[in-house]
Order: sequence, then structure tokens, then C-alpha cells
Amino acid sequence: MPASRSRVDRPVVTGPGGLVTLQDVADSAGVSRATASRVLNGSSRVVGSELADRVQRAAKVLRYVSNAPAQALARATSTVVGLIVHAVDDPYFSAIAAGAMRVAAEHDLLTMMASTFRDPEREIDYVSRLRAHRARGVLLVGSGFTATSITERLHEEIAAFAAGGGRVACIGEHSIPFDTVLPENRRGAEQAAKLLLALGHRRIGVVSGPPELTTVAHRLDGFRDTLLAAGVALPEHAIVAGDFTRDGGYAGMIELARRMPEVTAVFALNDPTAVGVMAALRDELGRRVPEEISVVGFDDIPAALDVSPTLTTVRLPLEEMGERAMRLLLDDPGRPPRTLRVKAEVVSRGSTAPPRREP
Amino acid sequence: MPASRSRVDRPVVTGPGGLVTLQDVADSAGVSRATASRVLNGSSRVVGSELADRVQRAAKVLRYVSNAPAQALARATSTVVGLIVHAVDDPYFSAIAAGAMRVAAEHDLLTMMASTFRDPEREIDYVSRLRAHRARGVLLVGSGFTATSITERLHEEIAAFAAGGGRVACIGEHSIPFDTVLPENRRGAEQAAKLLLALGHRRIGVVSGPPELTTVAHRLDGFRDTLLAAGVALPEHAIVAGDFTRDGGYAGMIELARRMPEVTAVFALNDPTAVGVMAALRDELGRRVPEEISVVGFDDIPAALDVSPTLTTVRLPLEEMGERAMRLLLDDPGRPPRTLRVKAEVVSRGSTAPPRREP
DNA sequence: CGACTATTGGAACACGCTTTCCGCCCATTA
DNA sequence: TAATGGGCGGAAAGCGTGTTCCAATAGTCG
Repeated sequence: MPASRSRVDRPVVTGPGGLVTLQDVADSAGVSRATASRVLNGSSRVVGSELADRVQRAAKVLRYVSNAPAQALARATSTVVGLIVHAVDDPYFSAIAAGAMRVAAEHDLLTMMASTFRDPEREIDYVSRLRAHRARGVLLVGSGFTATSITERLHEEIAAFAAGGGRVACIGEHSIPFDTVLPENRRGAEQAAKLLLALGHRRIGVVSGPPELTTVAHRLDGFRDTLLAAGVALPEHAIVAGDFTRDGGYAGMIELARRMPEVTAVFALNDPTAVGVMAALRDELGRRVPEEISVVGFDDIPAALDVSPTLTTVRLPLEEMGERAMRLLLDDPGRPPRTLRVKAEVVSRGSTAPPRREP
Repeated sequence: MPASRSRVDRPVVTGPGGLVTLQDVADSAGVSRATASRVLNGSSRVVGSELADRVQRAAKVLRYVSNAPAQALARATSTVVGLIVHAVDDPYFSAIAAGAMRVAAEHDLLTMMASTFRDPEREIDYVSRLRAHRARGVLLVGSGFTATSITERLHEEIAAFAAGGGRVACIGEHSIPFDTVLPENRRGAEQAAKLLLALGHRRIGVVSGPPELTTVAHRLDGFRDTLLAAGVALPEHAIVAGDFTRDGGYAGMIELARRMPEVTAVFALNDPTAVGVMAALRDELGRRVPEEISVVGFDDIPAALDVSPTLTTVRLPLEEMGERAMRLLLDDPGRPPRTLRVKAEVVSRGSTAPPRREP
């Protein structure tokens, strides 16, 4: 090991940079390691201002930063929180992440962000890795999965994490006994349905998301039930499964049009899907929105304002949800676990209108 | 300290979860810590299959995951890379981040993602924190700043990081001697100018980004020079500073219209700005794109396809840039530092057209 | 002026893991 | 059969920091 460094035969002042240890700082300031430690991390013990000053100066000169792994080991606690999302480049998640990361930064915590690329296996794996890192907490963003085998293993991993003293919070339905920020998916979808009904639509289709997501199930249920209550059927063939992406929405709309040419309104289960739906209607199907067909999305991502026509959607305060979830994570644990319900409300914009009168 | 745990008076098998140590696994498998360690992290030394099996099984039963900080300390290397972006919720950065994080995940590394919210001080701070964490490398995404005082301190911090054995790479101009993925900002802006000139535009305005970013300077220079070479002036008042956000573009366009009512084409220095520009033209100024005024953006974010008309822009392969930068970071260091130039090419879409004929 | 207290510096151990260095045992060969 | 070498398990010494406990010093009061 040629790179081994012996501490004694080195000059007291290493060139700035390098791997400076607390011992180096102590040596350079002519004090013991204990004293240097006390000065540099505000322990309860007070150090004489004279010495404290010398230590501070030495640390600055040497560009000392404490070795976080060593610190974590000694203190048995870290300054890291985990943030697990399904896809960084989905505006839904990045808006939430922005809120969450801001709060984490306020608390002087570093965020380990993991993107599962919508693969539940990776989600489990990440929780485990964050457990290994002794993360102070982990925030699970995004819908849970309905598949019980997956869910069970995720829960076990989460339980192990919590058993080790880590805090857990989630955004969205995870049926886990931890603090949760819960958007009113069902209620929001109901409102979307009511809006379309009020406008006079009766032949309504849905471009959905991955059926294995609980969010999808809830939104779909709320929508369908409200329609049924009004005597409007939502047959199976009127529901096309997408994948919650723009391209999925595009393809889904084409399929829906094939199955159900008479459709006058489409409910897309999230905004990227809605955007794709509108693109397909414009570029592929040549049907005008909202004159010939209405489109409603869900989430209200920023882009909803920039498509033409502007997108009618169900608004969720994404960034705020991220903030609040991170606050739950970092506050004192509330036992029993708290659930923050977040209101979802329809924002009526340009993509909806009454259906064309029958010829 | 009521939570202190004495190892000896505890049963060998802790309930799953808890803070299980390697020693616990070793005890439970009836081997030494050394052996357990060798089994669980594929060291060079081989362990007899009988014992190895026992260890594996014990680890699984106890849900053991190694203590990453302790491992980092002992190995003097971590499994973490840092990723510093200006804003998570900007599609430019989140696309790059997606690429970078995918590659990091392929290498079994966890990503510590930090969002500076466009504050250079935070950027410096984050590099320092990542140095503390002994991150294996740090990827600086996004333009550097022209302010020399900031830049200098950032460079010092980066140098300290590198001196400690950390790898560094950046996306965008940082004038740092490290591996760099460099989008051809100047060239791209030149092409944008040529396109507008070829269409016949002569009264051209710019909605810019924060002037302190090098990216802004380069794009602006390329654009202006090309115009000048064709004998078209770009006076100061034709350049409005935005902030690289959609809202900045919106406000910028209004200001530009005030200063220069006769403008027939606008170059927005990034896509969110361009989207804002189009929104202002539609909602506030009532000028039709591209019939009355043309708009060109830069970056080609996904939303460029979903605005109406679709946005003519200068395409950068964002996700690929993130991937390649992360590869540079993780590959063997090339000395001298490598620079990967990334071509920027104009994609002509719906937001550009020849200017209206003079009345 | 001496003793006692309040205060602060320093030695040493603990945190959980890696890794070197020993030593043991078994198999192979003369 | 005995010597030798290879393979493999275990003891122990760190890695850099936090923290407890003890000693030493200064300050105060009787």
C-alpha cells in the first residue's frame, strides 16, 4: 500500500486539501483531539475562547471537514435522508422532490435520492441500502403497488428500517403504519367525473395508468362510481391502460378511439398522460379539443398551463406535499402515525367544454 | 442512555430488524467476525462453502445489512456519488439527472442529490458536504458563474475534494481541469440565428437568462455574432434578462414587446423561457405564433413537443449528457482531463415561420 | 494562606467493519 | 510415514470521530 500515510513524519500543515483529519487540526492548533472535536461541533462542554480560536483557525487553514462516515459511526446517527421516487424526470415527482429537498436542506440534511424507474424491486432494494447508510429517515413518494407479494417484502424492509430507529413517511397510499401525506385521489376523481357529467358528457373514456398502482385504483374507482351513480356506464373497453407517461397517453388515446369512436370526453389519470392524449388527438386523430372532445387530467403539473388548450385537471399542491411530508419525517414522531389529507380540486381550463350536439 | 445495548446479555438472534451488526451475524453462525465479513462482501479470500452458507443464512434471518458508514470508514471509500443541480424541478436538470442516476445505479452507487436553487453559495456548501461524506465523486451539472469571487471559492472547494481522492466531472463550462461534457452552446445559438436569418427575420429580440451564467454568455455571444456577421444588429435593448424559468420568460416577453414592438422573432435562451414567451404572446399580447412572431428555444425539453405550436429549438441530448458525464466520473480517470463535446442542432418545428410581409 | 470547588484539557475506549498476519489442519508427495 | 505446502479460520490492529472519566489548573472563600 504505497499510499499509506504516517501521521508522525508529516509536516503539521498538509497542503490544503488532502485527507485532513481532526488529529491534524489538533496538532496544528497544539491541542488534543478531544478539544478540537469539542470546538468544531459545539458539544455541551465549553472550550476556552483562546484555544477555540486557534482550533477554528487551524481548521480553516487546513480546509478541514469532518469525516461524515466516522462521525456517523461514532454518533450512531447520520445527516442523511432518503427520498425514493418512481421517476426523477416526471414533473409530478420532481415537483414533490423540490419541496422535500428544500425542507431537508433547511434542516441541514443531505438528500439521497433514488429513482426506481417504476420498478418495485428497486424500491425495496433502495430502502435496504438506505438502511445500510443509517439514513435518518426515508420518504417514500408515489403510489404503492397492489401486488401483495411485492408489498409484503417492501413492508418488511420498511419495518426493519424503522426498527433500526429510522423514520418513515410516505406520500400516497401505502397502507403502512407511518406518517402519510394522502392526496384525495378518490375525491378528486369524483369531482372530475362530476365536471364532465355537468357539462353533459355521457360517452366517456379513461386512459389509465399502470393497474398495479393503488393510486390508479383509487382514481379509477372514484371516477367510475360517480359516473355509475349518475347512471352513466363506464364499460371495461372504455378504459385503456397507459403507463402514466406522455407516450403512454398518446398510444392509449389512439387505442381508445379505436375501441370507442363515439367518445366525447376522456379522463386521463395523470397529467403527462393527458398531455399525450391531447397530442394524439391533435397529431394523429385530428379531433379538436375541446370542441369535439374534452380532456381532463390529474395532478396539475406546471405544463398543464402551457399546452393548448390549457388543461383542465385535478389540482394537487405537489411542492407543498413534498414539504409537508418531509416535515412529518423530521418532526418528532407522532404516535399514532399521522395522516395529512390533501385536498384535490378540479381546475377548469380550456380542454373541457360541453359535447357537440348530436347531428 | 437507556437505549444502550449490551451485546453479551442478549440472545443470539435478535428479532428481525433492530440494529444488527456483523458480530451478531458471526455469533449466530458460530464463526468469527472476520469470516462473516469475508463471506458477505466478496473479499478476495475464499471461505469454505459450508461456513459461507451458514453465514449467508444467518444474515438473511437477521435481515443484516452492513453499516455503510462503518464500511466506508474501514475501506476509506464510499458507495456514494454527489449530483449537484441548480433546480430539480427544471426539466433540463431532471432529464440530465435521470441519465446520470441510471448510470450510478448500474454501478451500484447511491446518488446524493443536491439542488442549489440557483444559489452559488449553496453549491459551494454542497461540495464541501459531499467531501465530508467522502463521496466517490461529484457531478456538477449546470452552468458555471461568471462572478470570479464565487468561482474561485468553488474551485478551491472542488480542488480540496479532488485532492482527497474524489473524482469530479461537470456538465457545462466550468473552466476547471476536470472531465467535462460540454454542450456546444455557442454553435447551437449560431444555428438558431442562421435559421431566423434564413427565414427572413431582421428585427430580432432575445429573452435571456441570468447574465451571471457562463451558458448565457456563450449562447448570447454565438447568437449575436452570427447576426452581426449578417449585418443584423442586436442592440442592448433587444435583450431582456430573464431567469431561465417559465415565469421569467413570460415577464421577459412582455418587457421585450414594450421595448421593441416591431420584433418579429424571439430567441429564448432556454426552453422554459421559450414556453413562457409563448404564453405571454398568447395570453397577454395577443400575437400569434408563428404568423406574427417566431419563437426559438434551447435545450429541447420534452414539453417542447406539447406546446402549440410545437417549439422550434436547439436540441441537446439531455439524458445522454447525464449518462456520459456520469460515465466519465466513474471510469478510470483520464489524465489529461477529457472534454466531450456534445452537438447542439436546431430542430425546426411549428413556432417559426417567415415574418409577415410589410404592409 | 490553605483547602475546596468549578472548570477545562487529555487519555482511553467505543462505534462496526476491513484486513493483515498467524496458526492450524489436511492433503499431497518423496 | 514424515515433511511440506496450501487453504482457510480467527485474533487483533486499525479507520476517524464522539464521549466519558480523570487529572490538573485556576479561582474563591473561610
